[in-house]
Amino acid sequence: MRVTKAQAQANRAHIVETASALFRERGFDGIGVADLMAAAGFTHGGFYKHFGSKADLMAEASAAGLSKSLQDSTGVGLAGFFEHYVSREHRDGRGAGCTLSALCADAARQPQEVKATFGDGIAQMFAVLERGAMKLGGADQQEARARMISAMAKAVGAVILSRACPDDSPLADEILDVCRSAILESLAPSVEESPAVS
Amino acid sequence: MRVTKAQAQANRAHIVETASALFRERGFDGIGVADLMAAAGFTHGGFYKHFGSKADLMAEASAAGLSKSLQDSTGVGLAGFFEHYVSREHRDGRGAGCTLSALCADAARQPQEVKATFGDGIAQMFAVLERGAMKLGGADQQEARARMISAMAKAVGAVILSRACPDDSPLADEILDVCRSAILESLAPSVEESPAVS
DNA sequence: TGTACATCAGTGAACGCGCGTTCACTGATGTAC
DNA sequence: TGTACATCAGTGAACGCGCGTTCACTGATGTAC
Repeated sequence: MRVTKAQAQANRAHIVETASALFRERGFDGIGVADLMAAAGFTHGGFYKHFGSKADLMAEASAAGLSKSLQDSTGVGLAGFFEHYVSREHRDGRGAGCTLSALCADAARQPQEVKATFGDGIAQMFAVLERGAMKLGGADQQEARARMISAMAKAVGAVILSRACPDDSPLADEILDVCRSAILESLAPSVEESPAVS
Repeated sequence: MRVTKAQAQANRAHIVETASALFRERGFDGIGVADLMAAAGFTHGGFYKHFGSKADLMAEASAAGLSKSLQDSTGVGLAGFFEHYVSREHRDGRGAGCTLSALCADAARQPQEVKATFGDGIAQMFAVLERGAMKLGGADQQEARARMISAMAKAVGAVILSRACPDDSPLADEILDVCRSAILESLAPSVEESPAVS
């Protein structure tokens, strides 16, 4: 049952992609190698033809997920990005959502290799946001960076706190609404923050 | 080897307390019943004399941890609370730290019973902060609540993101420093936020 | 281009281990008289 | 108060299960001539 080199490569990529989504949905410990391979359409035996261990796949799937999250964040503008990030859809759609909010708490307990991947992902995310903030004008780079780190922390915190609340909890929605408003307001400080014109 | 009723009750409380800290340090799946009981000074067999299942202990230890985090948050003032919350000590001391930042991401994947416990803990935390914010004066209750939800989300997000970075990563410290400054500034808006007096 | 052989992606049974849980047992505590 | 018995917190061996990992095998692909 050997398979074309190209096919094998495609299969491998498909396993990584499937794992990335399933890890986001259920956590690193929430899905096993056998279930993972089954979800990708294979049996578990072939796993070690592609990866040295489950931990290796965890690192690779994290990197792929973080990279994808980065791509999703470009081209929609800062407001659009945060509007979606701090939304019910994102909170309820972990598999399709941001790897940071889904797995960074898990990452904290993983080996340094995985943590390094997350550190890089966070750094790149900040860099992209920083660039977006500079386009809004008015602030120097250091302030833009600080604003974006601050906004991203609030966004991640809001999504994680909201997810910890029971389903259909009003509090879960309140957290998202309050934080989304606060972040969007902070993106247009010159318009919103001034005490008053009159 | 029977034990006094009072002793048994004390032992049970000690197990809950030990579990609370160990769950915070290693996550719900990161520590087993046998290790848990050993850490508390017992053998694993007696576990089910106190608890129906590991899941039951998870719920009880979460409630105890959230309650303790609440107590720690009172009496130090808002600035003191956030200053410690978004600190290196808190980031690096998960066992002694806040249950929310340590376990709320895990809680999201737990049964509704555990999520309900976390929802209540979050609600109570907001209520305590809201009361603290009202004492600062100047804002109506709704705005005070919104400010505190926003600040708490940022604090939790900062700690979790910082923990996901590799040890000794400059980025991990930068996240904490930036978010701590932003939160503390937001606590004294009338002083800091006005464009200028001159 | 054909042919013979080596390679190796994928299969499915099996292994060892750690986990949550159960159970027979112990002996000090609690209780009934 | 003292005595006899029941209770039950704690012990440690054992169970079953799921997990990550290994391995012999298959057969289509890749390669050498």
